[in-house]
Amino acid sequence: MDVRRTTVRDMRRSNRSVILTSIYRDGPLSRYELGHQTSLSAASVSNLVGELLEEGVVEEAGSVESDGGRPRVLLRVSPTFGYVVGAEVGETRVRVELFDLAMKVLATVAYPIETAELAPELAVKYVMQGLAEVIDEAGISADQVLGLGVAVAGIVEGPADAVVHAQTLGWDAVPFGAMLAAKTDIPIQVDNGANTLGQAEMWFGAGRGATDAVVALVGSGVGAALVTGGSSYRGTRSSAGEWGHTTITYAGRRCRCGAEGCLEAYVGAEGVLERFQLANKGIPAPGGDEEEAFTGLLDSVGTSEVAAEVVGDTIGYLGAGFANLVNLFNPERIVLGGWAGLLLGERYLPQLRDAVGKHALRQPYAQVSIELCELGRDAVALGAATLPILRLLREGGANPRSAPGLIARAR
Amino acid sequence: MDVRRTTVRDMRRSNRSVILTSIYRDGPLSRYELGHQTSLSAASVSNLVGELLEEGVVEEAGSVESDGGRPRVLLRVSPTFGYVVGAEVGETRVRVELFDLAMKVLATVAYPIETAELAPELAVKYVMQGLAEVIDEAGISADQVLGLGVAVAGIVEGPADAVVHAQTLGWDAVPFGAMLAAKTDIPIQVDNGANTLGQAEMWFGAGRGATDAVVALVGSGVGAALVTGGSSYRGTRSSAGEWGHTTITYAGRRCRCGAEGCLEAYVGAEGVLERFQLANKGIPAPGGDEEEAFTGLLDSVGTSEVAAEVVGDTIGYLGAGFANLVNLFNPERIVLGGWAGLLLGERYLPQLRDAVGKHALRQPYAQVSIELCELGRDAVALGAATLPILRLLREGGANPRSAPGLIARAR
DNA sequence: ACAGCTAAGTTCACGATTTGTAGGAAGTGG
DNA sequence: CCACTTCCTACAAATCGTGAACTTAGCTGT
Repeated sequence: MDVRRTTVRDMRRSNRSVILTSIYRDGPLSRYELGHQTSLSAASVSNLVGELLEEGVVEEAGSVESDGGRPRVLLRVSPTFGYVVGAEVGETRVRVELFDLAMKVLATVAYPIETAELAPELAVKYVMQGLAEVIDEAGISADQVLGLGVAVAGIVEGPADAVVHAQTLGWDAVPFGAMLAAKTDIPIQVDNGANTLGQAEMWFGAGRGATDAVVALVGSGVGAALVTGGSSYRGTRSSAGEWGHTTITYAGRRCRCGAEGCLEAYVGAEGVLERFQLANKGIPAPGGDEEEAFTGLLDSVGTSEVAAEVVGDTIGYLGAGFANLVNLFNPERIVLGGWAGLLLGERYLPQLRDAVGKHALRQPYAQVSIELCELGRDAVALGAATLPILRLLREGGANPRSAPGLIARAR
Repeated sequence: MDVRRTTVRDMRRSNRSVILTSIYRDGPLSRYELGHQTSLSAASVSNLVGELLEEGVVEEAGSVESDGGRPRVLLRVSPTFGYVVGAEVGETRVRVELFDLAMKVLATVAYPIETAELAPELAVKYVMQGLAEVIDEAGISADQVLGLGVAVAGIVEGPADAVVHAQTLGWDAVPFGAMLAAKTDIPIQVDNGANTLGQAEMWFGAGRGATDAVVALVGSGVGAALVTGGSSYRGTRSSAGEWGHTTITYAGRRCRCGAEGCLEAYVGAEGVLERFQLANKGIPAPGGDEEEAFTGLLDSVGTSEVAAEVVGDTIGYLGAGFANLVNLFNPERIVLGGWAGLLLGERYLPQLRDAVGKHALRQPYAQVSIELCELGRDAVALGAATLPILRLLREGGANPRSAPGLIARAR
């Protein structure tokens, strides 16, 4: 249970946050509408908005007539009040993007990774170099960058030092956050890539409007981002959401994590292709890379009985995995993404929904809607960039650079 | 995202809540210690405590000397400020207990249920009758009862009208909360029995001190209470936690919920006994009722190879089920309870821990501790009685009966 | 017995904050 | 130019936490 006092300052920050969040989320709003939406008095809205206007976080955006009275002045978060940078550190590339506060991309750089494993120092170098380049390309000053969000393909422990464990990158307990923070003054936030993609979908994609949701990602591996009560759930040490390694068949197929019967071993693209090869007398699905082979497999369902069976089973397994989420979490929405998930979902969403219904309890199943991700895979960096924005909104628009005291006190 | 203003009154209520919660949770405390713990100024502590003292929620409890200075006056929540009633509506009985605020049992009544199904009207009658009886037996007035918490063996939808779906009772969409509220002025809170037992363990049992935990209950059926960030997680429509009906073996044993391969079908007492009978050439485990048979099965592990195998498998399945929780939630603690769970846990806790380790990812597994419930099954009613107490603490000690305005405004 | 000391608890003025109210501002219609 | 509607703001009142000064209560040593 939280034991934290509230002071009169917290109150003002909280109300600033409420106003700013409303403006950001619900587009241009007049002061009048703000009052209704936040249940703050008109006087307070006026006072708080005045402050936000003066600081430049919020700006006027035209006006709208009102049945013969004084027209309402619309307010919006000033897109150029500051900028945010999102970085994606993946197995095959490091991507860095710079956005304004309206989430318009102003600059992008990407560095392909040729080596099998990405040394942490090299990753730091790429991210910092990318940061400098996008700032330069966008023609802004570094002072205007409110924060840098970094998405990593691995478990990220605690927001404090952001220790990263990433099997696929060969990282074990790398203090990635601290390493980045040593190189720049810009506030850093590190998170798991699945979480940032989930965050992006929740804000701008198929998760809009939901407060309890799961974004399930199926690619070569399988993961999920849990959203509870409107914000992402991280567990004790922020490694929650390892849905891919939950047991779906006791003593089943061996998984690369070492355990047996993990969901990932059945519905991850790698696992599906292996299962196909097994059922197909050892002959693998044709195709240059995994993605090509997987697409080919799906396309051959009409002609190959083996393919049809394997894909049908995959939908069944995925449905059971979804049902587990439904029964455990009782979410209002599940969003399916990841490249393999999208390929499957585009073709078999109705079947998938049926499969979930077969495994889930009636009550929670009736309350969940199952949808597909609307944003592409590039949304990982977008989601990472929302981290500093979320902080800005939570803090009620205090510029973390010019008023570091507020942030420091916040956590 | 929450859009809710904060007023100066919310601030005071919040601070009252912080103080009261501290006093309740951390035993008798002096004003001085309270200041340190809540980071409130001494002046505010004095002010707030004065108010709480005057209202009678808090009382002085002796003093302790302090190295030659003025002794500290200890404060505690007055056990007799009010009373709370917890009721358990189960398949075999309706139990009603009355507690003071120190959670001392002052009166208990129980009504055995002979019929196969308990009609909702009858349940209401039993609960109300029990309420009247415990009040009478304890010799207090009905005005002094702060609230009535009711635990039901089924899914409880939303705290508003508390619609209950309970397969085992034969209830479908019964507005149980509204039915109870129609009969009394005492504030009513209805929740799932697994949740209330979990709540009891979190406050007074093996869950003390944890903020992210799961209380797993294994009896004839299987359920779980999820605790995230210190308070119980309920999902969109409060049916979260149906761990027993997550798939652990795809296309496996049929479960009574209609699906196949549910965890409950493997580790629930009923499922275990069925599995034994199947492995034992159709000969069931001896014993009058389920509990006797289950205990007998466990006791025969040393002599019967079949029993050893079935029980060993059970531990394996349970371990995988726990691992799923560990991977998905990253909790800091898992508490095993339920009568069958305790029987298993007393004998095989180390083996269970190993089984979890085999199925869980290294990181989250290293951060979780697996323990046994410390309270008996009667704790269901105890946990139900904590619901009104939790509300009292959240509201900062406003008596919901004498100052209904505060509660009404609170939600 | 009495002053001196120490630590706990209280009082009070102050600044920060929201709110209701009254009034000003910015349009439309006649 | 005036009435009217609607949106926005200035001002006094009320509430609350805080810091500093002050009071209270027990102990210690002489």
